[in-house]
Amino acid sequence: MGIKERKERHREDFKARILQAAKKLFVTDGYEATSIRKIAAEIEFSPTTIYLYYKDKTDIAYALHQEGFGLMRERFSALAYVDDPFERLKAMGRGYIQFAIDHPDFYELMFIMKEPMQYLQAHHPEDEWEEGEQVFNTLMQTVEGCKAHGYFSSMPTEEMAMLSWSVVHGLCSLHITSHFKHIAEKCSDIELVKQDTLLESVFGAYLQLLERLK
Amino acid sequence: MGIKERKERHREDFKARILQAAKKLFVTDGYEATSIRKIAAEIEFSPTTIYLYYKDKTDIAYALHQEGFGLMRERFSALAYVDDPFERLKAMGRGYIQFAIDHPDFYELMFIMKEPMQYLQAHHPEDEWEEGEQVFNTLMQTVEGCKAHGYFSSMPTEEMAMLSWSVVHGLCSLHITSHFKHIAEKCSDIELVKQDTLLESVFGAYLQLLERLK
DNA sequence: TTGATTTAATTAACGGTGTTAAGTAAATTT
DNA sequence: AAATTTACTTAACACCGTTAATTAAATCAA
Repeated sequence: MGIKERKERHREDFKARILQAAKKLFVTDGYEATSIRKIAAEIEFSPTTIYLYYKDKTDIAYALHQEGFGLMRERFSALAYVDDPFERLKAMGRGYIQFAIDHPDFYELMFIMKEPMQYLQAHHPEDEWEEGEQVFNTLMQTVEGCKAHGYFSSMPTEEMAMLSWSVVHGLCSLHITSHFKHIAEKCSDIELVKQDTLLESVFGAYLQLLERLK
Repeated sequence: MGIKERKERHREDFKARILQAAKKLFVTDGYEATSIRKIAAEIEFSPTTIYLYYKDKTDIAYALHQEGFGLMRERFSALAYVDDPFERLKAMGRGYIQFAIDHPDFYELMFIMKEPMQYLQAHHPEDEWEEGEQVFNTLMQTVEGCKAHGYFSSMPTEEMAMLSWSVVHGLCSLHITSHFKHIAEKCSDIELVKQDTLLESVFGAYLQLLERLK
């Protein structure tokens, strides 16, 4: 009964084709402008065909969100070879920030928009958010390693992990939503150059805090 | 020539009525569900009338965003009487977090969504983001005060202000977008109770860091 | 192999959205 | 009293996500 398998394979191929088209539109025009109709036109099928493969638009949003985590994992995989945990924490932060700068639309989908999480909640309530947990667990381990090396000892691991995540996410999201841009213009009258290295330098300040109370 | 003034006053009244209707819908149904047509129905006028008073929907978004900053200022005004700058910094952070919890939809409009900033950029490129700068300046002054009292001295004021903002914003936005919810469930297996006090406790960890290197 | 049935894709349609152009009635000015 | 400006409406454009009904193709059973 290899026919069922062939169909299943074809189905997966088709889902991938739809996702590829969605990704293309999404990267160039953003999520809002990526309509079901446009995706359908891209793969030269009728709009309703999409619904035979994806439940609704949030389903596609979640698939793209996963795609984004794939990209992120690619970058983070290199960090496994950084032995010193505090160096690894630094590198993770910088990598996270650089990812947000390089792929702002993916970052938005992964950490700012509600749709993907809503999809998870609505259609797979018992399932975990695998992508997020994977990254967060890596962070937790690194924090644990830092503590073993005498950094911020006596601080709860989980809280330090969440704090570190919040720092970089706060920076990245305020950057992407262009909130920083509108206050940086007026306030940092002295160092206008900083604009593009602003995220790095504020994250640097956080690292200094951590370093000082070793 | 009091007639011109009367008209101007009427116009302002009308704008306020539209905004009130928009606010009502926005608070109950959220931004996406607040359509121009529904706002029009609420005030019993034709949809196109709205456009005689607001340029487009992002204009209304920005007006609501300002409305939100009004609410925030209300809360923050009490903090002016906290003399000790580090206590004030603590209180500001807690107030900010509590605001995000109490008014998640407003918080979203003020700090997460792109629309209001886009409106500012598109229609008033030379104007400043007054609301944001006001709050940020208060923060800068408080940070300056902390430094004068020996806290995180030798750290640049601007960077410390941005870091502090990033910490609380990171926490609040990951909370509102329900990203925390999906990792907290599995990871904090020990302390499930924390869920609602999670933001407070992570912010507490940040404060501890600051306190330790006084 | 032929007829029945499942599968895959389509067309048509529903009920919305933001926004603009054209038209109308009332208020104001000349 | 006529001309003009103002305030507002109706009609329409070009979209959107999604569902129901329908047709064409592939598969299965006899």
